[in-house]
Amino acid sequence: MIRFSIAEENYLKTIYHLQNASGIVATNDLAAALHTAPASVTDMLKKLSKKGLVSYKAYYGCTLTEAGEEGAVSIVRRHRLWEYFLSQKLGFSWEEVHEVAEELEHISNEKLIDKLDAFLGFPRTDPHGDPIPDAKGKIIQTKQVSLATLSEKQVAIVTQIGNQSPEVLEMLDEKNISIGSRIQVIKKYAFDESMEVRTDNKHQSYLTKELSQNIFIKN
Amino acid sequence: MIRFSIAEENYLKTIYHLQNASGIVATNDLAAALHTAPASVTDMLKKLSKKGLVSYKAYYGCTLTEAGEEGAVSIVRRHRLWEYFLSQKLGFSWEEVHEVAEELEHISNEKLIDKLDAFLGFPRTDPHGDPIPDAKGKIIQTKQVSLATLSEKQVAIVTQIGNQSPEVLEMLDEKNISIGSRIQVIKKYAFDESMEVRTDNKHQSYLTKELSQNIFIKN
DNA sequence: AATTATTTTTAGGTTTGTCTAAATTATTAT
DNA sequence: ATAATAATTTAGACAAACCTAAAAATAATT
Repeated sequence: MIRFSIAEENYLKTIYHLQNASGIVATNDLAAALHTAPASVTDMLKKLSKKGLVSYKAYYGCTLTEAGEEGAVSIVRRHRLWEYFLSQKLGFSWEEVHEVAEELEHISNEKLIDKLDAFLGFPRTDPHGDPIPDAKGKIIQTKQVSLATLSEKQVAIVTQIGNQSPEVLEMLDEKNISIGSRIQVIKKYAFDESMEVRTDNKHQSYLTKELSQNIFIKN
Repeated sequence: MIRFSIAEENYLKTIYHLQNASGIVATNDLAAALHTAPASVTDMLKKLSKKGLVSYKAYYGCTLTEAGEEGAVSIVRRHRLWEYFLSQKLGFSWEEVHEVAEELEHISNEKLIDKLDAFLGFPRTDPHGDPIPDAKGKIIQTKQVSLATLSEKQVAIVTQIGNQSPEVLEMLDEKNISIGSRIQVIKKYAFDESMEVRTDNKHQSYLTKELSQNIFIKN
């Protein structure tokens, strides 16, 4: 196992996410995501490129190499396992777990992570429903069906949240919706595709199309 | 709460331990403990001194100020809580916990540590028997009586290990001695103050004076 | 196609924490 | 008390990771 600096890990992880969302990663986008100056990103990309972790062409953008992706996946694994731990064992709310896991994810002791995995019972998803890569780096991503696709009367279980911004998480908390929640569509409005839904405890809420599209489900 | 860099935390923690062992801390001793050049230590001491964390006089040595000690205790608290977690929850052996805890201790999120403390049931000592400071920084140190002071037939419970070098821990493992072990002195040799002891499971071992002086007990 | 605007890179600088080599101060031994 | 030795500090440098401002390349607009 190669060891990375914290800065390198943050680059790898962020490139990984941006790349999964939209292919080749632009310097400016990376800079924005990392809250650093674009010039700093260029510096680091050259360095990561020399180490064989990203393939980088000036003025074009970058993508992860095999080695880079392997590193990134291992960081994602750590992050999501710690999120699960914080949520299930320490009782953190799902808005809080991300920030703390951002720190914990940089502890790279492999034995620690594998033992943590076992202690948690080899969970397959984190508190937001995102899949946790296994020790070999394999990720089982279930196909995403959004709540917005359901029609009236249909029932489903929430499995994942798309946009995990604090704003979205706060709203879902308010509406009593979390991973594992059972949701039934009560009424769907053709005009703006908004909907009225009922959760487990007879709690009823109104969801805009934007929100329901961010809630992924299984039947 | 003031936030420290990892380097600063390592200095504070190390000064704390050296100071507790032998008063004023010499630059060279600190350098040896931190595996850095003495010149680097001088630089850092000036910096910590300017921040009001250590009181430092050139060519003389340093000690922690109140603020410095407060910081150090909080790091020790984190370290020992993680050691307890690693040992009790993840099943690490007591030789292994220290190294991993060295990394985890630098995550300074206070809520994390307090929730971890609660999750673990507010343990009072780590796996080596060292006291865990509480959330307010209070440390309850029980007075240390070593196994070497016992005479034949006497029985005691192991509460703490003095020198926690891997060599000592390995020997204790071999002899089936850990925190909480019940030990009876079978024979004590006046010549070199070595002794024959029996542990819980009728396991019998021979301890040199050096070793028995490192094993602290309560009756 | 030429100009303007945007994105990205280069150039030069800063901070943190480290280093080595040389100079200085303190301690020990003669 | 003085010389030799050991401990410590100063001076000057270096790498990592960041920054700003200016230059260069690419993309968008007229």
